[in-house]
Amino acid sequence: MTAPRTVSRLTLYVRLLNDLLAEGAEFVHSHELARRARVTAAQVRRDLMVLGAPGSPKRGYKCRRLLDELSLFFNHETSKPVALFGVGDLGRALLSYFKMRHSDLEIVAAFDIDPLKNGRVIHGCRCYPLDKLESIVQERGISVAIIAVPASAAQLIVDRLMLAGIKGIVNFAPTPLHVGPAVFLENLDVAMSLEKAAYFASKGMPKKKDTSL
Amino acid sequence: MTAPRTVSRLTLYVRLLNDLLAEGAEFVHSHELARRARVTAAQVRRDLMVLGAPGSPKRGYKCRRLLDELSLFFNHETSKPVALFGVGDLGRALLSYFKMRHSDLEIVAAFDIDPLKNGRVIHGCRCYPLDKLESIVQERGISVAIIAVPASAAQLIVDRLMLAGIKGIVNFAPTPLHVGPAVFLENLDVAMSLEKAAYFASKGMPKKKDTSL
DNA sequence: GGATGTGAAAGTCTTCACAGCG
DNA sequence: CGCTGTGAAGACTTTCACATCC
Repeated sequence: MTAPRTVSRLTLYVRLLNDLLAEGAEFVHSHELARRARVTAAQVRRDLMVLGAPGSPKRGYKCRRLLDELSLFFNHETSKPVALFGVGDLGRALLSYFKMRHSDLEIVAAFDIDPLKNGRVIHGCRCYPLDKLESIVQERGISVAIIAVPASAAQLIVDRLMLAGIKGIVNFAPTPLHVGPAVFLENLDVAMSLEKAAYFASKGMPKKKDTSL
Repeated sequence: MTAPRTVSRLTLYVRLLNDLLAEGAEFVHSHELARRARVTAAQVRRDLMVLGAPGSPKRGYKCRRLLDELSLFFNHETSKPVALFGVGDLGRALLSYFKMRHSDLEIVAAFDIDPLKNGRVIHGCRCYPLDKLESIVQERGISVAIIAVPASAAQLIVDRLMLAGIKGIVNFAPTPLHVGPAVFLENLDVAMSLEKAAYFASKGMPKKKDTSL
């Protein structure tokens, strides 16, 4: 099983490698990738080990080949439908962001409690009332959801999502969610991050300069 | 130096303890706090060690006392001005979110390249053009900034912020930022989190059910 | 010579387990 | 007894360092 941190960085390498290709680079050394990703070269080489893609001491890694291996690793090609819950400012920001990105991930349905949003199409994505949750998750084969509703509404939605068989959740609500053991949960708590930044801004840095990623 | 993960959880305990007080609880056991935070009781006790607040085997920890120690730890009381860069959907979401929250952190200035936003007040926060960056950061004594601009604009702003003496940055732009060694950087990369969730949703979970936080 | 690939070491973070107290 | 406080162990993660190859 590949380590979570490594998986995160691999998604970053995908972006950087696409940049490199666009710049016309055919090969890249671990040092160059490391410079762009703001990590060490050793880290890059360790991460790339899971791909099994060869690199030559002379030329480095072939960008195209790495991207192919990464496509396999992430099972790109098959697009993954995502559901969004909460179409406030944050929800709209996410819709427009993923609209732009060409990616295997696509937000195919948005849900909001506000009846005024029912049926509207925002950034190309249709809004549904919450009672359509189960039917749409099932029909569209959705296994990943984004929670962008107020904290008070989050757990109820998550409970329904779990019954509907969801497998991964990205949570923006500032509240700890309870999920079953087979569900992957990623919390993006803005208040927590800001407080942390403020704390280390006033006290000194935590040893090494790294964070999150 | 307190560990980053511990600092994150301590901010969470602040919220949970306020909930508990609001519910009329005077004392709380590590197990109850752990249940609400979705961590283990041992983790809670280990985290609380940095506060030096006593807990009694009989009653647990006194909520009021813990909050007082946490206030000291985070240097609450003194409010910390924060600058926001980028007033798109995401920026507006952040403004309305921090407007609501009663917190020591307050977004006191927003910056956007769009001249139409110049001078407007959004969710109680005034928008400025980017060329006011240095003067306002200095005048308001801002040491923490939020980057919510497109990836292409992020590094330039960060470079100027570092010259202006910024100490902490929360970055939403999907690009690795280069910061000096004395600057704390927290990356909240939505695309990365979603890709990670999708990956672990299709393969199985990474050993333990935890993530982020 | 300089880069890759990788055991082994060094950190960092979480959990265990148990002494000690109320 | 069950809970707190904490050394020690265990689990991740990153870095070191070096054999190996072009």
